[in-house]
Amino acid sequence: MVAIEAKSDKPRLSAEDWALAALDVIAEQGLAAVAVEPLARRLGVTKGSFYWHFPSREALLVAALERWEKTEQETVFGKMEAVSDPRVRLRELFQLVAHEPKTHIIYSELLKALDHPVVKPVLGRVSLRRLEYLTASFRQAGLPRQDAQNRARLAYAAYVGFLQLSLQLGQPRLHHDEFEAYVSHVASTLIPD
Amino acid sequence: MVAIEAKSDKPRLSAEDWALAALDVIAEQGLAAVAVEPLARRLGVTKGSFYWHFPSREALLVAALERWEKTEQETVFGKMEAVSDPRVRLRELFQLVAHEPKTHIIYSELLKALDHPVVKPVLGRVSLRRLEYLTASFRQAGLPRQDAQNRARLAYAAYVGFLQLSLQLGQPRLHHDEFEAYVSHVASTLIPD
DNA sequence: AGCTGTCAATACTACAAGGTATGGTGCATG
DNA sequence: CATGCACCATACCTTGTAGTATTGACAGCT
Repeated sequence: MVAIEAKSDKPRLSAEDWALAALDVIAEQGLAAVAVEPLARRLGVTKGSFYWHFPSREALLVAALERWEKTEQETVFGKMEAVSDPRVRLRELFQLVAHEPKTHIIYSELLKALDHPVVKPVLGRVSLRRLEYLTASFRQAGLPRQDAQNRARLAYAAYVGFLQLSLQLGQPRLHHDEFEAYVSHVASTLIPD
Repeated sequence: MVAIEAKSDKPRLSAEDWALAALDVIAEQGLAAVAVEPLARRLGVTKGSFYWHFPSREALLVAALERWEKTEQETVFGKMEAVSDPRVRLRELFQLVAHEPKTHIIYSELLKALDHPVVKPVLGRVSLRRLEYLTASFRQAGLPRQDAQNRARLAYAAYVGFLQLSLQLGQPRLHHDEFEAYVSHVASTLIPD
C-alpha cells in the first residue's frame, strides 16, 4: 500500500527532478519558456526550492542539456548498432527519424535557441557526432571519402530541415501513404545503390 | 551642402522606418530582440514616437513581416525567371542560396520564432510558394509528378537545414574549395540528369 | 500671427522574471 | 529527545519591457 512515488505526493525534489522538468518544458514550449517560477509551480513548490538546488537559471540549463546530451547518444546511436549492412542501416535510420519525430523534439527546440551561449556548444557536439556517424555509414555503403562527407552533410541538412518544417511549421501536411512515399523517395535519392 | 537625408539627422520618422529597423534587428538578433525601447534608442528617439505610429509591438511585427513577405517574392523568384532550362535554373538556385546566405538570414531567424502566432502563417505561405516553385522546376526537369513533389520537399528541407546549420550553428566550417565541392555534390545528387 | 496636425519627450503604471535573505519544517541521526 | 541538515516558503529587491497619458516642439497653411 506504500506508493513508491506518485510524483504528485513527493514533497522533496532533487536537482535531477528540476533538470527533467526543464527538458519537458523545452520539448513543450521551447527553451525560452524555462522560467524558474513557472517551473516551480509546475512541480508544486516555490522558487525557494529551486535556488537551493541551483545557483541560477543558467546552471539549470547547463545541467538539463548535459543530461540530454548524455541520454541522446544512447537513444539515437544505440538502436542502429545491430544492423550491419550500411545501406539497410541508413534506411532504418530514415524510418526512425520519420516515424518517431517526438524523440527529436528537443533537438529541434534547441535548434531554435542557438542564440543562447549554453546551447550552441552542446548542439555543435551532438550535430558533429551524428554527422560523423552518417559519413562513416555512407563510406561503408561504398561512397568515396569526399562524396560520403558531402552526402552526409546533405542528409543531415535534410534531417534538420525536415524537423523544422514538420515539427515547428507543421508543414507539409501529408497523409500516411504520401508520407511513406516521401520517406522512400528520400532514401532512394540519398542512399547509393 | 544640403544633405538629402543622412538617416542620422532625420528627426521625423515614418511607420516604414520602424518596420525596416525591426527587420534589421530580426536579422541581427532575432525576433525576440525586437523591443520597443531598444528600437527607439537605435533610431535616436523614444518610445513616445513608436506608439504614435503603432498601437502595439504586435502591430509592428505584423507590418514588418508583411513588408518582408512582399519584397521576399521579388528578390528570390525574380532572379530566376530568366533561365529557361530547368536543370540549369535549379543549379543557379542552389548557387544563389549557397553564396548569398545573408539574403536568407531573416527567413532563418523567423524559423526560430515559429512559436509566435504572427510568424507562423507568414512563413507557411512563403515556404509553400517556394516549395511549389521547386516542384514545378523539378517537373520541368523531367521528373514525374510524385517524384517532383518529393524531390522538392527534400531539396527544401535541405535548404532549411543548411540555413540553420551554417547560419545559426556556424557548422560545418568549410573552406572555399570544400564548400564548392559540397554545393556541386548537392546539385548533382538532387537534380536529375 | 495664429492654428492645426504630426511627431516626439517625459513621466507614469503594471507585470513578469531573476535573484537574495531569512526563517520555517520535517526527517534522520547522535 | 534534541540537534542538524536538507528542502522549502515568504518577502523583498531589481531590471527589462509593454503600454498609457500628458505635454511639448515644429512645420505648413490660412
